[in-house]
Amino acid sequence: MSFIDFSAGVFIQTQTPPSAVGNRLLASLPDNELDVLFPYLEPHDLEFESTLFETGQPLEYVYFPSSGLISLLATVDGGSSLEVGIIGKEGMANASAALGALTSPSRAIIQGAGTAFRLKTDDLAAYGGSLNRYVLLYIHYLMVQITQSAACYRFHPIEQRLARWLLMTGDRMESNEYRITQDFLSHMLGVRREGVNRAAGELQRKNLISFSRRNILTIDRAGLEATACSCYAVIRREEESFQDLVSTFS
Amino acid sequence: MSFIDFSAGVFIQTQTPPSAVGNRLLASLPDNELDVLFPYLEPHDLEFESTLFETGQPLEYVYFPSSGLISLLATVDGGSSLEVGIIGKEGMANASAALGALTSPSRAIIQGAGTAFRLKTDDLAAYGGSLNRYVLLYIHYLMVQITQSAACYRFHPIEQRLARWLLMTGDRMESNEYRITQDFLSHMLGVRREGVNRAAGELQRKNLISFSRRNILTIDRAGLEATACSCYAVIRREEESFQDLVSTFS
DNA sequence: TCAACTATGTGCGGTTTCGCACACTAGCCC
DNA sequence: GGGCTAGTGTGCGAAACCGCACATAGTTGA
Repeated sequence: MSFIDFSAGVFIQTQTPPSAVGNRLLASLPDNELDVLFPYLEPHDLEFESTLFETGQPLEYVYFPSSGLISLLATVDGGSSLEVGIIGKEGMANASAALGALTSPSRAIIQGAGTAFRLKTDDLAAYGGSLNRYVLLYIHYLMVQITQSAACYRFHPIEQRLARWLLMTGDRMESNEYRITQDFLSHMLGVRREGVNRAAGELQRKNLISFSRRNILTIDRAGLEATACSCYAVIRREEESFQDLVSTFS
Repeated sequence: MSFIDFSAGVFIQTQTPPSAVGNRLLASLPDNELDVLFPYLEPHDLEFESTLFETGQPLEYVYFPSSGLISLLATVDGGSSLEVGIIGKEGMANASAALGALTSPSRAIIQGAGTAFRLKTDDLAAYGGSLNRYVLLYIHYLMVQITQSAACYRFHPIEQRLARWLLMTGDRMESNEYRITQDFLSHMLGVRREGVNRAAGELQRKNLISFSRRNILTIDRAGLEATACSCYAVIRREEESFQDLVSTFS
């Protein structure tokens, strides 16, 4: 889907945006505000395993996913990487632009294919409105995610972290099956591929998941929640209060 | 120093705030803005090893340290803790209030005694002005700190993390000697006391520091920088660009 | 269909850190 | 000044994870 197609097919023709914009931040906007913003939103494909932006790169666009999954990665020593945040349709990427920052604090890669609307950071700054309030609330939620991740990586074993990752990904993808290699996953969890293999083997032995080449299937969600560390619940709770605040305002 | 004393002694009498407010965010404000804000600022002692606020606690005040040091801690499983951010006079605590959040994302403790001005979150929200822009920029910088910490705790050994901690603390305290127990430090670095002891012993063996009961002295700052992980440089660089942005606006 | 490549499964020794135990010492208080 | 306590120093086995090596299995394409 390109910007021209979309614009001609939906926006220009009807003069109203599609009633269901997949992204929840955008969908929470009052209709009149969304009308104003809509001409500046540009559809953008999220291609699996591609890089959306790099750490330290100038903030050019912010991205509002309608579907798919974006991972925020911290990298050190030019190699090792670690997922510090997961962004689905409840949020946005490059939110730091709303803080007046000039460069991105982390790397972002597409961890689940989908589509997003993107918006030039200048347009976001110029726009203001209710969106700005949502974006700031979202940044707070993201900080909780990152903070919790820091502690999680320090204190919790791989198996618990994997369980948490599967749950958080499942929540956002609304699916219990993912196509992903263990090698890719190892860069998310900040461990070696072999570590992922052993942890996944352990979860399978407990009949919580089932996995094969490029594929992981969640079998027992409740069991996974019991196995995952408390970080999942903490982040989940914070997300709910974020959603509550957003709906209060809209 | 209490609010009444200070107000009577300095503000009411002279009708101008002291020329040198220690906190750099406040000091960067244009004079006329600081005049407006000043009556709402309340001096507050930062007492060593006391808790400033807890994770999840309602945001009541924001704190602008003039001296001393505040540590932001992530805690899990009701015990293990980990420093994810250090706040000195360059910044503020409970900055999430500026995002519209209702509760604090982390625990804050006083890691170096000093004084701060505090401001009711409602007053901050009502005030706006240039301060708001500084605060948002600071939050971005804090996110970089937390993100980098997450990766650092995952990938770097205790000795490097300790070196980084000594450097970051030294920058903010503007001193090369700290009074702190190894036990206290172990909660900052997310390790056991014994781990701190061994790492410190190693740094001492290399003639970078010298330590004794409740005391650590930095001997060779350049050597420490060489020993510390790259996370120190990353955070340092981000702080500089934060300072640049703030001074651009003021 | 066979080779080449991608991805997974597993063994094993090494390193870091943990967890526990315990000895030692500086400083405080009675 | 003699005990008490907080803080420090150190040894040792266990656990988690790394790093490397290599075998196996699924997938692709000439």
